[in-house]
Amino acid sequence: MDITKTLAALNNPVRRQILVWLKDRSNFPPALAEHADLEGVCVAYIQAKAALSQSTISSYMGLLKDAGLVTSERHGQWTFYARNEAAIEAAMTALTRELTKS
Amino acid sequence: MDITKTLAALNNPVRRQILVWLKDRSNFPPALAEHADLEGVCVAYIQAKAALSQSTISSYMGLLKDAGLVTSERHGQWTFYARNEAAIEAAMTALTRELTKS
DNA sequence: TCCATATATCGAAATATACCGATATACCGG
DNA sequence: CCGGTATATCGGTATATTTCGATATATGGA
Repeated sequence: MDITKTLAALNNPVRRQILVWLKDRSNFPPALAEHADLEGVCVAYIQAKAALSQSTISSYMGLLKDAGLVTSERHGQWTFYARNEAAIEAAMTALTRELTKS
Repeated sequence: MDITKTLAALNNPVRRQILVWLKDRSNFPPALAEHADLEGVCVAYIQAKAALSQSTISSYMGLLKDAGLVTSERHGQWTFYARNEAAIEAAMTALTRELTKS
């Protein structure tokens, strides 16, 4: 867990917003029937919600994944991104430990 | 408390290190006798420890102050910077609340 | 195999950040 | 008021980030 990479990934309002949106699947359109049992949200749905270009969102998700804050799973042509809850909590804990006195 | 400003200020390893150093006054040379009762550390001491130019450290401290993470007090020709513990804790709490699910 | 769809990667332009040295400002002691 | 010291601000260069459109890659279906 690289605190530098984590902070760089979080230092952008859209990337933070995406993490927040991903807390609740209902922030996105319903999954296709064949994806009903899968975790995560495909890039196209995230892109539509964020209203940035496809390439931008793809690279944003790459940054978040590189920082460990999300996981990705490919299913067919789709890549599904989901929050990595444990990693997000660990990052917050580490940052708090480093920066607070108590 | 502006989370965007806070993350921008924290998104630099030297600025984070300064916050950590400021946890413990003994990370710096002893204060001058006439400053013994003052809180905080002067820019010159921080600069020496960080080994970056005076202008860089001055502007770094300005960023940290702008984000509310440190306070500054001028005494004579010196500016003393100290951690703003409450603000640092509040920032960590806010970030954790925003980003974690629990 | 060929096409359409979903995503990733590339290359570029605009903007922001990391630093620096030089200079300005503020303050102190004489 | 003057020189010296501490800090702040300015202007610049190098590098990184944001964001795009174009293109490449992967996959699934006719």
